[in-house]
Amino acid sequence: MDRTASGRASGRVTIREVAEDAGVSVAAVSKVLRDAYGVSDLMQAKVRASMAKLGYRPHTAARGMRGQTYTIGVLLADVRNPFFPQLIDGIDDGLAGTQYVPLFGIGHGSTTTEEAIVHAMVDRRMDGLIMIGQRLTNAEVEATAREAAIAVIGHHAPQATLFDSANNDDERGGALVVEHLLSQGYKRPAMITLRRADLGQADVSQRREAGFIAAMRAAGFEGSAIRIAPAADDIDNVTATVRLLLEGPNPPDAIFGWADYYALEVLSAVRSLGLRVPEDVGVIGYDNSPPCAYTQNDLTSIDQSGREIGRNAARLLLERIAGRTTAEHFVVQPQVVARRSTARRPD
Amino acid sequence: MDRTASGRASGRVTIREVAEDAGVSVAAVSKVLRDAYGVSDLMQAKVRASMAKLGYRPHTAARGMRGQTYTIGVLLADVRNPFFPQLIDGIDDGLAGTQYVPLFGIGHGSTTTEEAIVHAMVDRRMDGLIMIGQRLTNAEVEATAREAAIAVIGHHAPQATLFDSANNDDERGGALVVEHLLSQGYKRPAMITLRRADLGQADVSQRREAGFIAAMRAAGFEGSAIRIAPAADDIDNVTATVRLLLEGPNPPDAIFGWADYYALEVLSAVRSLGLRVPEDVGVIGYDNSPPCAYTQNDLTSIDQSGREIGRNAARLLLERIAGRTTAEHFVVQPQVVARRSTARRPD
DNA sequence: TGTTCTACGTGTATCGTTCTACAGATTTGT
DNA sequence: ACAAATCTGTAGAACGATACACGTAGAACA
Repeated sequence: MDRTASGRASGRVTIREVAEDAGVSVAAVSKVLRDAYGVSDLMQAKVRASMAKLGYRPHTAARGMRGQTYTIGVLLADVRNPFFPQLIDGIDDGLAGTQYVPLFGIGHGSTTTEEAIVHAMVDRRMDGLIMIGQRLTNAEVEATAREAAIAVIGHHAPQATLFDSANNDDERGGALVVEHLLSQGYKRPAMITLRRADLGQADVSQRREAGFIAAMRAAGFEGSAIRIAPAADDIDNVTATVRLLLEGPNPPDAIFGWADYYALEVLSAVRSLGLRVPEDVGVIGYDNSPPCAYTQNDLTSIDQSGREIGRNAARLLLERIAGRTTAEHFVVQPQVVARRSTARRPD
Repeated sequence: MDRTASGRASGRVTIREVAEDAGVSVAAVSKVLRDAYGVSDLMQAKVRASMAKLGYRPHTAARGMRGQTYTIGVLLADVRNPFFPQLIDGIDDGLAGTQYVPLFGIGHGSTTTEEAIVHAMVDRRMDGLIMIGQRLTNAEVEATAREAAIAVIGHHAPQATLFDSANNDDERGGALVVEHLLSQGYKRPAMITLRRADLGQADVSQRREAGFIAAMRAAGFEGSAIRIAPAADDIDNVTATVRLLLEGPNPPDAIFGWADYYALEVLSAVRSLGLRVPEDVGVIGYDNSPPCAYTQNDLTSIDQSGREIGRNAARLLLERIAGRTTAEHFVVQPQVVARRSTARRPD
């Protein structure tokens, strides 16, 4: 629209114009921008004044050509999981006060889509990636880690060296579930878990299963008395699985949905069968996401301090971008948040 | 790590190397990349083969220096609203088969954050922006529209010429609510609406209010019999507002939560007061988002075909990027989806 | 006084694309 | 058969930052 002072035809103010206005070199302005070494207070002030006056904002694509883009890519495995917002809040906390901006890609639970998003982020020269609940294997994550700094959330890789991770202790969480259910007087707990591409030990749901199984064993359960039912990642399948469990022989008297968004569907399925929660069947989730607190759900859950996890993932990523090359793996301890859905003994 | 054929030290394949490998000029490869004019089938094939062979992926930052970035920025006003995923699915539909990648920014309900995100997207040379439920004024959106193509969702601006929009007819939807409640035998409907920065006619909640009021008038209600209670955008405030309504004089026998995520909180609040839904109080939401279908919610809602809206927003944006300069405003008609939460007469 | 540091600034090649201008080859029209 | 038009492909200058390699001035030291 309008021409700039230097006569170019462009709506945008460039570093050159700032330099002209401040009466310094382009390189000097660049230094101020990056708080690089070798800038006097006087120059700092002059340049900042010119930037403010002209309304200068650096052109990120141009920065990306040689330096950083100050962009963090966040891969969100899916956008319907009510737990993720807490993590995002934490990431925002961790990035607050820095120049870094988080931009999100949404995976919709598909590995192909996740790969495409990761590529898109790398192609856009993002300085670092945070992956939340992704379905990529360790090898795939490591391949990407060679192109950008990476921190993963909801993926256990304690031995990984090329990237960092932030998690809660899912194995402990799975055990907490059993302990809580038994302490409430439930006799036959079952777990509904996620069936997805085999991620092995890295998989959050498998860690929870492991903890569940170990605690059941410790309590004296054995063999087929330890029931773990896999359900695909969609609501109809969860409902069908619950029905199968409850209408089959020797039905469970409590069901652990591996994550809240599963447990909320379990709740729905149980009630649609005309059974009462918590009297006939106890239901417990994992994540302690906001819907748990609604009166109509009143769902007992395991809190994993999502905000704390998000904050630490961001911190670790920034450290790695700053140059750390050794890996760090943050783990927080989960806690039971008891609500009515498992209150068999009136409280 | 490894050196490329042309001897540079970089892990990335560049357009230059593709050109060398295919035995054509750099410009030719660029043309293939953009399906630009003047490329023979033979060359097309040669170049594509080399790209595949070398695993070439264009460097988006570099593209952004002169041309497009093939990136669509999506501003998500908040990530907790269970309706938005439908819109996102629609956007994905609309972008499928194109080179465009959607990247999301999350506003957390703050105008300042939204502005920062929009700036970040423009600075990153994104080709177009889709804004979902944003709180920016028409003037602010128009200012941005001079720097990038824009389509808004959940923001009514039928007279805007600088940007496109996709919406459902919220005024009609507000009227549908009243018609449905009265037809179910409710006598004193009230609405809980969102109180936020004054966006005037553009605001979705205000359009729904307008429809609600008009339909109430048409049904013979007047003055203080038309109750609209504003609540701030957080759960405690919604609960307090519901309590005020139901424990005050002349309590309503049905409550319309302006959006599902409010209505779910209304449901929670009503039940926490020991009242039965739908017998004592009917509850109705807006959006027909997935949680409505859970047995424990069984929430009547107004469906606004979110996927369709998202798809059209993407379509309009792509058209605008391709050069259209006149505005288009897509509107779809809403529909009642009746569930138990308003089933006063047994069905 | 001369030498060596250190702090501060500058000049400019460079990143990987796109795009304009144009040249050569081929086809079309008469 | 010759000019005009069309089609393919090329060369090389941008785009707006960063970062390297320097230059310079003043301070510190002997």
